[in-house]
Amino acid sequence: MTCNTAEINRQLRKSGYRVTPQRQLILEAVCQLGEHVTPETVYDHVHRIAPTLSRATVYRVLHFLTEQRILAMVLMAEGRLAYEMSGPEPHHHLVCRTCDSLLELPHSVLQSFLRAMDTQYEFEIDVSHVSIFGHCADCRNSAGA
Amino acid sequence: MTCNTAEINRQLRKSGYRVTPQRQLILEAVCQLGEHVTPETVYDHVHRIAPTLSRATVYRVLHFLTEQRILAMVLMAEGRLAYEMSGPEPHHHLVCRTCDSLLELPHSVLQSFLRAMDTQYEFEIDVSHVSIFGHCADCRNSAGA
DNA sequence: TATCTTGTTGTAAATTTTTGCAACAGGAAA
DNA sequence: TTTCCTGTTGCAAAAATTTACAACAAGATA
Repeated sequence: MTCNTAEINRQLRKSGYRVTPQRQLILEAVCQLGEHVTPETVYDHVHRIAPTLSRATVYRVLHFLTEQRILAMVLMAEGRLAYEMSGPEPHHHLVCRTCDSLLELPHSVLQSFLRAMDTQYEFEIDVSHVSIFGHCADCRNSAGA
Repeated sequence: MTCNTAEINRQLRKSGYRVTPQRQLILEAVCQLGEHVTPETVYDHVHRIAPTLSRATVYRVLHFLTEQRILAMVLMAEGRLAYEMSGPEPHHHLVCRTCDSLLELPHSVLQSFLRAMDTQYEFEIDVSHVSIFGHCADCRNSAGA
């Protein structure tokens, strides 16, 4: 995932928000750490670079960047939260409740469903990320469920 | 939602688990409190009846009853967790990220999508409850998004 | 009913996440 | 470059959630 800092900074300033070193560090961290990074992972990473950067700020910035649609919130098993860059091409996860594994679900698979929700329910699904819970093939077989 | 205690107790004992007063109280609480009850709400309720019942037990029992498919975990806005009885007729929620409101989504609407996931991805979606996040009609209009 | 096995609970501490508030610092404007 | 407004941060405390462990108790068995 590319992390177009210049463009993002412009967007933030335009909306009246500020570009701080903390926000830049945290954004970079999520960008580098990959697909579903937890607040604690982010904290560990940035704290090594900026020891005074606090946990509270990590939580606040992750939340803030999610509101700005720059990050996307990812729901993992058991309701645990993670974050990742909100790319232009959204993708989604099938989350196995048994083994916690994530299966990628292409956006196209959801398209018709999204459209139906929009027209029938006037509900605009937040496609930056959708998580659906269940049980993957491996766990279904081994559990004999 | 009916709370068939006798049947549930039988099921638990059959699986080698125990039926304790704490579990019964917590289950009754969720049953009475309705559709998306938080751990704190449950604690407040049962603590009035059994003051020694601890928060830890509330969390453990909610988690346990969810594993047993007696309760269903409901994901609210911002990743907050709630629980409700896992009825024989599952229903689902469209969760508005802006105003936190819940819109009921009949199970039938999901049917074809579920079947497609099952056959194409060998992934069995946990239909006890599905939460999908987005923005409801009211918020879409007022926000002018 | 008494006994025994082991699943459960309460307590307290650890962890994780949120929040109030005073000090700080972006960045627009002069 | 200096000033000023107000958005942000760090700190510390509060709140929410999880975990280790010893004491307890459900319920099967005799």
